[in-house]
Amino acid sequence: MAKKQQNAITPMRAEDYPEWYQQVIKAAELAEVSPVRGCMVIKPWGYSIWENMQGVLDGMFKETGHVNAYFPLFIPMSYLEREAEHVEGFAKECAVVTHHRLEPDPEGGLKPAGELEEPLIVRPTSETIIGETYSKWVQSYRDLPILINQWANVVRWELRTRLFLRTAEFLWQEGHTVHATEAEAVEETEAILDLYGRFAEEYMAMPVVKGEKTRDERFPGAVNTYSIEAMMQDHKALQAGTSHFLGQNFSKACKINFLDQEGQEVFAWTTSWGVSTRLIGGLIMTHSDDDGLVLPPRLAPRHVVIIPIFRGDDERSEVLGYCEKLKAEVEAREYDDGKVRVELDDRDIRGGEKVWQHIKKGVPIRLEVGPRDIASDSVFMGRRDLSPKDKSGVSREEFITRVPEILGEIQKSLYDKALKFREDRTRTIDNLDEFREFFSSEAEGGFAGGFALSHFADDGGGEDLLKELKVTPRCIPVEEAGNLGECIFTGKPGSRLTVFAKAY
RNA sequence: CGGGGUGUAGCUCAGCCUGGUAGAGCGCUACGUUCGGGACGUAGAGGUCGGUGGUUCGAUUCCACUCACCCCGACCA
Repeated sequence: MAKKQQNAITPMRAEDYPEWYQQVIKAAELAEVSPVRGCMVIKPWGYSIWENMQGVLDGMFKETGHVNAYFPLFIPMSYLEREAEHVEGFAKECAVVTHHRLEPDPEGGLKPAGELEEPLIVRPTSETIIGETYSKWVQSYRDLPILINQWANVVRWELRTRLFLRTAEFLWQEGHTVHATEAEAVEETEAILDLYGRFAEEYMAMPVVKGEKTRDERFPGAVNTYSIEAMMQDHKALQAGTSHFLGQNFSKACKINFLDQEGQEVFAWTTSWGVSTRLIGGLIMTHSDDDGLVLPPRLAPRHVVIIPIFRGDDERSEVLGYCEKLKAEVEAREYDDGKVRVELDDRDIRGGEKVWQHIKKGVPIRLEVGPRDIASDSVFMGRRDLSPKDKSGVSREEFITRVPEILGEIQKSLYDKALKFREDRTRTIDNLDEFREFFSSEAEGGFAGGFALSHFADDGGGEDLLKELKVTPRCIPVEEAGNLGECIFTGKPGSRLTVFAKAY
């Protein structure tokens, strides 16, 4: 018998973080690389997580007055050209469709034929095609606001890709709203930022810093971009969602104008905002450990897995019968405005192997149920937020009563742990020596840095040092809006407190 | 788009230097023994060695070309 593995994932985080990340995805069966360069296959377990995210976000959008619609995958190239900064931002990574037909070629294969008069691009984002549509819909101030979201796939031809974090095609939602006044559009932008923050913290159990992007980090064509930034376990920042105030840039480019109450022809104010399957990458790197994925209960496809333990046919029918009944009893309980999601894993494989599979997939609660438990009318419970060794017997009745509470505890413990992790690695830094030191010296696990809070003028300065350290300004936290001081790079007074970090 | 590398079983790879048409581990199938921390044994299935062309009696092996993918840079939700 080979020696026992200490943990499920090789390598461990501290040994090789990027490789650990890949292995967690593989072990949890979340996704795999596809034959198409830069694209991924999202497997059922990974897709279920996305579906749960969609369900919650979709509900939140609708509660705030938004509705869903769908716009085309293809955008005429000329549309993209309308907004200069927008073109510049996306031109380098667009997939272009130039033909609409295939013909046999001399070698027995196929070749494109039927060249299009105007090339179509596969949407990298939909501001222009939606703006074009909105220009027809908006005639009067009475047509506003328009509050529309779409769930879609987009393509950005990335050269370096990583599952969930950056792929050539990804799934997301993009909200596009039109407002009569600037104030209303700004309010929308901020409300969505807030919504994303609540989703990240309350559902993903992933603490985020909500803030405004610096000049160079803004969305191409936006007047102002806001983002939520989360700290991953390698101390790097992940931009997990963005909300853009587009001013009148796109309404002018797409001619979204209307007659206001004074009968004046004016341009509308627009916003756009999105989160993508990248959130799954954030989820993985926030909670997972050296035994694989750890899922917050509110987004877990399964809350409880029951693993029957038996040998022989006699025990089999007895144990399975007990488990079926247990499953029904647990499913009758409510958690988070829904049923507790229970799986009875009666597959014909060994118990130990089975238990580890569920650990690697991040199921919050595992119940091992064998003859010994049945005799005492109890279950043997393991929680994913605790060590795999840390299992304990609980009476069946007590477990059934407490399931929702336990799930709530796990949700909270994951958030608290992640928040403490971030706070322990966030420092307010006022001088350059300390700034350099913070991002150069290796802390525990071989990871340098974290979040540095420094005043920053955001009008030039510090480029060389930032490049050397591979650090970027992540955002200007909304909560620190009034915190002004001298720019760490230029000494300019009245500079805003800004989060700096290495970023994904 | 620059620099480096790799293509052999479902996966990870050995074999190639010193040509004689294929191997290991994992996985998969069957049976048996097992079974509350990731099992073991036995028997099997599975490959036109990335593609094309050349050298040769003979190419996975040598040569040329080509395609694909990976890694490091520049760029990025």
